[in-house]
Amino acid sequence: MIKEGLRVFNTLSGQKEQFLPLEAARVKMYTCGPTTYNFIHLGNARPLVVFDTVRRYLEYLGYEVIYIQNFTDVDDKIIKRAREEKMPSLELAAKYIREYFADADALNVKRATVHPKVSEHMGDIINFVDGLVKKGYAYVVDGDVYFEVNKFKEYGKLSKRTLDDLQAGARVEVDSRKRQPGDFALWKAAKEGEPSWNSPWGQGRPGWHIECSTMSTKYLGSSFDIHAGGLDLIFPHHENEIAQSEALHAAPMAKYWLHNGFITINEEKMSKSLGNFFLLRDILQQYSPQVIRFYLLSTHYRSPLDFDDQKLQVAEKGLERLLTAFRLLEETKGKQRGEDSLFSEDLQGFGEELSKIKQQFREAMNDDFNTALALAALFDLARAVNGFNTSLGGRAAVGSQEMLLLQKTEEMYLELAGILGLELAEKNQNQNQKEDSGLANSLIELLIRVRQEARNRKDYQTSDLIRDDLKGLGIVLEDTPQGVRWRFV
RNA sequence: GGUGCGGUGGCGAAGUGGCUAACGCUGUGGACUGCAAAUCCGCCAUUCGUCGGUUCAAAUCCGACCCGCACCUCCA
Repeated sequence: MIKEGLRVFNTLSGQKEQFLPLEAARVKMYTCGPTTYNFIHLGNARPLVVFDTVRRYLEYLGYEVIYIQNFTDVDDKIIKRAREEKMPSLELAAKYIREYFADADALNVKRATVHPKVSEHMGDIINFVDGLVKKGYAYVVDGDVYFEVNKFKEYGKLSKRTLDDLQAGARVEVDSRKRQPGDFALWKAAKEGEPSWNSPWGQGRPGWHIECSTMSTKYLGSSFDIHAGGLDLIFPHHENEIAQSEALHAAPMAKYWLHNGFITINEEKMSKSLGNFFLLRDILQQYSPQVIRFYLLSTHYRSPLDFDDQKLQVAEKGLERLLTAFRLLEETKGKQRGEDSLFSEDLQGFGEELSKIKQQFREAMNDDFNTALALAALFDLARAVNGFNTSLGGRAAVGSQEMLLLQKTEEMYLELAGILGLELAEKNQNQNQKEDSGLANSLIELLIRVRQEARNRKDYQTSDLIRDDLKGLGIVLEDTPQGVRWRFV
């Protein structure tokens, strides 16, 4: 069973551990989703793509994955923004949830099993807070409810900090109504003009951390397998979630805590507060979603990933190489059937190479989702495929043994790329249907025939003019022994 | 101040005790081509931040130092 080889880095233990879910065949996973007051930026896109890839790999291994990702649609920043735009805050949040899906879908991020929203879980949240109050972990002051950090003895176990450490470096002003500086709000009393809900403590709204504890409990239970999010969520967000959930349930919240590293710009974190962020949709004006996905997966998810235009260009070229290999594979597969032309040792050698590559891919992913290495395996596959194609050479026909192997290669190629969420086939279809105008295609074919005439006359000035000008229009011609190959770029 | 992460070729990036330090981009030599493009076959780090130490053997372990980043406040 390949399932057994998977190892993941757990922030809780600070090391890689063998992955063993609570249930043998099912993985329950929770990822902290966005606060929806703006379009998502590239930094937000990283965990989306990374953890979507984690999910895909788990599914590939045969697990049923229950994947929950929340939307924070009740929040200070949403309220502020809504005020500026003079619209109800929930309406604003709903708008950006729609926009979120537009971006996530473009990146080929699978929809979660459930995308719960804070605004739709007030009753659950209030019950959760109430439970903490009743158990003595929380106290009420003037309509606010605070979690008393001192009561939870394991506080700090995720971020590996003690309360003393935290207090020593405290940069936040201490609210004198709190018993401890580290105490955090579970419920906040309503302020003038803010959306609020009725609760046992008066009108108010939830604190930030409580939503994830509540919703993960609701959809995944007291204990689940994976909790994921950005590195910056370790403290205080996830630390506080642990405190809330484990205080209430007296059970470990999540078995594995996964955190992705940041996107940086000039070595500095890309963030909304620094203002150095790039909206995903602005980048999508220039690069295909596949390129962005490729770029995001080209570095291990826990490492920082620096962003600049050149890196996307490199990603574009790399992806292009994978796509070209796939395209050539398809082309060869479309050839006529004939006699096998390769020696059986060659066929066998290629078959063995395929197995080896698949093995490498799995080992890479098994090692804490090493997508950079997995991509390297795909490049090896591309080279192998191209080599095989070359060895089939200019033959017009392909034998049945060879065809079988090509078929197998194609399946494997699609399967492995699919784990990374890269859709080789779809992109290919787009290329030839981009204009989806029969007229354009006919005109191009016509120009190609004219060019061939010129070439036959050795009028290379004319033929090169046609090729160069078409290139300027985004149409690439390639001369091959079998004739002209063309495509849109 | 506390806590954590990282420094590998021109660039990006794997590798964490032992075969020739993956893979991609760039550059470059060759094959193919009328020329290209694509593809294929080569080449491009005696060296892994610095200095010590452990070991038969270290980029990989240990110590010190230098540098960069992040968290401790909303942030993926």
